[in-house]
Amino acid sequence: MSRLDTRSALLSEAEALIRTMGYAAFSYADRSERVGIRKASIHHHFPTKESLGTALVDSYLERFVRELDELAARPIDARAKRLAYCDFFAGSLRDGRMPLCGALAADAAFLPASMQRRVEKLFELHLAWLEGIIRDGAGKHELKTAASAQRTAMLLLSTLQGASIVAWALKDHSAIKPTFKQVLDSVAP
Amino acid sequence: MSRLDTRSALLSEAEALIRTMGYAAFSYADRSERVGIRKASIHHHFPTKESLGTALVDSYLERFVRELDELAARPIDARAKRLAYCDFFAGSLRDGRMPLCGALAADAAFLPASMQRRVEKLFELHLAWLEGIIRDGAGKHELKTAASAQRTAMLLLSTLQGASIVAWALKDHSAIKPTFKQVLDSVAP
DNA sequence: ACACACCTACCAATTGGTAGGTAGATTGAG
DNA sequence: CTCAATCTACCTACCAATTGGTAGGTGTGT
Repeated sequence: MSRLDTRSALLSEAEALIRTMGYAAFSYADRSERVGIRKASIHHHFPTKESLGTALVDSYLERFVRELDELAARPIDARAKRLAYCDFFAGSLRDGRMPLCGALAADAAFLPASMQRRVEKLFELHLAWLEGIIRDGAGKHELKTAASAQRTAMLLLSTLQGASIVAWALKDHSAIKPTFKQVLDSVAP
Repeated sequence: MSRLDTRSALLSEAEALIRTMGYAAFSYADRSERVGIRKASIHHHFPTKESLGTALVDSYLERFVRELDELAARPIDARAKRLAYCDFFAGSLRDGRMPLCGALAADAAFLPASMQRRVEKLFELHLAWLEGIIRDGAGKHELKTAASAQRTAMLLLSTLQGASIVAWALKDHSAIKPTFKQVLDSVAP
């Protein structure tokens, strides 16, 4: 297999493992088996576990930035944009996966420093995007909030993040969209 | 040391480990060192790791039920009760701990079935309490919600849970209380 | 005498990681 | 074009450390 194929297969298997079983289950043995490669060969692509972890978050970050940019550019109003954003969370749960940031955040203290920084970045990206959408929507009079765009972004992110976790633990993701719609309508209609 | 002393020391150390480092870091070696007992002696009190885990959640559940009952019985209005409830989360973060349910929920798929069930119970307890407070408050005209008490309870729990996780990952817990106040005022004033 | 709390000394399995080798593709000099 | 040199992707066979757990003993209080 070509270098890039194996590399990205390793990354996507690692991501799947982290998002279904948590960072703890993210072990070399599990991955090698799924990718069809010997455990030791993983080191050919990623010298250490940490390097695989950071590469994983980096590639996720890059992908996610692109998706958020595309979403922000779409010719729909602020409410529709936020509902589409909500679908990132609802969709991944539907596929049996935690949102990556949530899966990593819980084990944050356990992660190497290089990964902790990236997890922070991931959250800051979410917050900045939401804040931008809210500010923009308020400018166009598509919505109005009592609190600042910053605070409201924090609230929306928290609710989605929490709804994902509760849904994950209760193995019932039917509540996540109504919950988000409710907070959206109440807080930033 | 008496049986009960050692037992509860083991439980509280285990709880501290889970809530600071996640379930992954919850190992026999760490605990024995902190409690001042040899690793093997832990098995005298808890035959398996799973039995320690379930005992831990059980004791937490029991304690938490009592605290919530006391809080519900206090002669304050629904808003004050919910703010006090919020302090469970804010307070534990201030002490450098995740809420137990959040710490366990992320690794839920990785946990033994007996623990998964208890984590579900923990969330259901939260939801039932909040729902009761909201229903009661609505009956006394202390608050009014657009959505059902059940939905609103889900929303409040999600927001708190998520705010805890975001705060934990960003190592900044200053936002959790304003976030909760904001959602409270908007959704169930 | 006996139960209790705890000990030392093990165990197999698994963790992330290393050393060194091999088969096949790519390259470059004659 | 040829043939050796090098690079590539992967392999087997290890390693020390750590995991949860067991067997059997020791001292102390009742």
